[in-house]
Amino acid sequence: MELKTVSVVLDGAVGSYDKPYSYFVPKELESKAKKGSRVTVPFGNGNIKKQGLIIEESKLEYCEKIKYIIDVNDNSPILDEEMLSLCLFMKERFFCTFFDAVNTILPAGYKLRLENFFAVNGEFIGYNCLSEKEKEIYDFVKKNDYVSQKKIKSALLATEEDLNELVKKEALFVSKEPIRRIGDKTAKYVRITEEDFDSCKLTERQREIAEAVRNIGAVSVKELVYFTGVTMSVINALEKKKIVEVFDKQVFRIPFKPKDRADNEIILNEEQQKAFSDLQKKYKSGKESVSLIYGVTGSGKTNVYMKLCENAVKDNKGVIVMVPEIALTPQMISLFSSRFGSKIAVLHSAMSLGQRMDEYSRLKNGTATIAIGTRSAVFAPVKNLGLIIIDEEHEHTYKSEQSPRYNAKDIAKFRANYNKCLLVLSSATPSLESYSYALSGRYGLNELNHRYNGAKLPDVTVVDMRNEINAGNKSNISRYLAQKTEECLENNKQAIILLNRRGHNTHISCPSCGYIAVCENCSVSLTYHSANKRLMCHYCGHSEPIFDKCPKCGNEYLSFGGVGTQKLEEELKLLFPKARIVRLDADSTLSKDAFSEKLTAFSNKEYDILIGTQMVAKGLDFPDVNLVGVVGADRAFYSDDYRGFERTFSLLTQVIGRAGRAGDQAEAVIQTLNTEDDVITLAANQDYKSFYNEEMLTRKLMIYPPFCDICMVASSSADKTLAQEAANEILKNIKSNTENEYSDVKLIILGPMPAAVVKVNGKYRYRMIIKFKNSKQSRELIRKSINIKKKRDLSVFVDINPENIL
DNA sequence: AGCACGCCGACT
DNA sequence: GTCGGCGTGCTC
Repeated sequence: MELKTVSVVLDGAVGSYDKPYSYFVPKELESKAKKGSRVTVPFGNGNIKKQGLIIEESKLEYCEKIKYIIDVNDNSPILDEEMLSLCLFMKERFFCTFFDAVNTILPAGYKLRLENFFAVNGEFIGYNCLSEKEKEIYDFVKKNDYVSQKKIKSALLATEEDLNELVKKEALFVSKEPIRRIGDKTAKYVRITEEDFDSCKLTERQREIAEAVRNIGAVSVKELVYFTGVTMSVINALEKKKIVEVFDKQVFRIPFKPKDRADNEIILNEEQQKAFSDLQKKYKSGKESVSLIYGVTGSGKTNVYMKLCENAVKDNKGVIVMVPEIALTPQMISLFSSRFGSKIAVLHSAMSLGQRMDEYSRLKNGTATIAIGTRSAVFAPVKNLGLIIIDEEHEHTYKSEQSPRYNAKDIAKFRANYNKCLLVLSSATPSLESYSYALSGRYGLNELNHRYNGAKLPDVTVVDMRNEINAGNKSNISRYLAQKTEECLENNKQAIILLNRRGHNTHISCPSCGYIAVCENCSVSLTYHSANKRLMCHYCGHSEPIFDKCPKCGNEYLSFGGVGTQKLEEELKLLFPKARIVRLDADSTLSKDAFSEKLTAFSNKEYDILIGTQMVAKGLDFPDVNLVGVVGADRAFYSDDYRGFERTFSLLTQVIGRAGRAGDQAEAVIQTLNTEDDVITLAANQDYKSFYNEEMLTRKLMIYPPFCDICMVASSSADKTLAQEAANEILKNIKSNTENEYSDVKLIILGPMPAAVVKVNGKYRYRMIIKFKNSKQSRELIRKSINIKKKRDLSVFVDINPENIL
């Protein structure tokens, strides 16, 4: 007899078990068991319940070996044909499991987790032999009938072992149920309720936290914990004493006032019009194409693709617009919502779960047709996809640094190909890879060489900081920059100062004994933060209070070297006491919306000077900014990576481009110890092409992308030798594989060697850099080679073209 | 991941 | 002899 059969891939299946398994479908589930729906199935000898996804429907003759599915968890398929093939693509490309891909595509609110539920065994007779604790649990379950593990744990402080013991004694039955994962992104915030706590009896830690909360205002619990190094227990204690309260905060409010509709036509200048016509032709062709818009900062690239969008909307086509940072979404949203109103849906990780699910379903049912968002927006379930736009395509944020280590550009290319549509990449400093593809004709290319509305690029002055030191200026702000800032303030204009290091001082040492403050979990030095008077590790988040004398020799004078944004802010405040200064870096933006609040305030001219790390350089459009200062321009920021030149050039070019966008002649001041470095001259002239030619020569000579692909194989373990041995074994495998089965795969292998920061969070990391041509065959070789014997506390991962080489 | 099977040493 | 530690192999 033939039965309905489904092929199911399983959640949590690793290695060679990440493949389809056949299951029969019971009669009553036949109509629900559709391709693309999630199911609960029994698996393995113990028939453990697992979550799976149906990828194929068929019919098979009955046989013993095949089990039946237990339930179908979705009323209608959650993934369509396109997304199912995308999952396969991701699995093959990014060395992840099929379900990793599924979970990446789905918005968090759709994710299901199997959780243990308990019920009492009515026939259980050994009640009197149970311990007090066990009796308590048993009674609780009996009273509540059918209750989740989570509930038992929180109500009774029961451990997993207690419950397992009871199941073993057959006092309880256990069963797994799929539940929606909730609350993982709802941010818990804490705020002060009793301002006047100075007389209260508090522990030292409690007082410290209470003061911090009083100073900062409302702060997310997660960030507070991160920032001060306390545990939840301190916050809980304060809540009990009614000094603070914990509340759920709406994580991200979209400034979604459906602005006055801009019905006016988008006026394009000649260059823009030319680019638009070319792209429009490609869009109309009904073929897959990728096209790059290279346009200098302030050339109005946005206008070009806004116009493209407008036409796509007229054709009833769907659009995805991607921006590199959450901070940039409000700007893009207000631009798009003024034109397309409620047709847009916003997707990014700082939104609440509910909001994201709403936006997701609005796209899925076709109410919204334009998806705007960060990296994950590339998976937006846009109907009838006709156009994908990646703004600031060179940004590293399009690459995921967690498994699956995908690059949104690759996903976008897949979708453009699947939907036979146009993908537009846009940047003032395109990645070398994109620009070289454009020159070779693999991508289309359109250039905008002039600023929009006749605005001029800023005049750039390079200041040699060695002269400042010789002249006795000990501050980090040169006399020239100080003078220009003064002028800028007098003219009621705004200034942006970039310093790509956060904290106060990045290097704390003892001049007497040579002691250096380093993290206890990581092999990096700690940064001093004046905001909380703590030493912090920027790798693992560890923090400790600053000591007043050397912990090693007791010397009272410590040396504070390496300036960060906090120190610079203090210096600026001293220099310009009247100026309103706002700092923007990962520390000042404790909550996500502080970020956009600060930017909005700056753009409303509530501040005069914006100082911050690289995040001040990105795609923001402030018409009144007339001065840009760069403190410590140095390509050594990125010295341990072959992209040092590219990144520094791009950062400097972008930040200089923030000035003078409204037409006034603006000014940029670059302070450096390295005036000879051409990266500064090139960026000062916004000379992308010379930069490109120069860097391509080096890349070709040294064999780096785009002349090859890079595959990083990393192993990590708390046991140093384990990580090292794993790396060596993988190297051995690769070598033997290239000698035998894969003799036509050409590889250049560097390493294995310790990562630049060998220890992070107590784990030692080793890496191997493989230069190769990324192809199906070479990936297969890597996949086979990393398949080493699994050991506990050893993790191995592969990252193709990683953005951060360890 | 988690369960069974099977081989070896330790203990009643 | 039997119990249990853990290395190995398999999961429709």
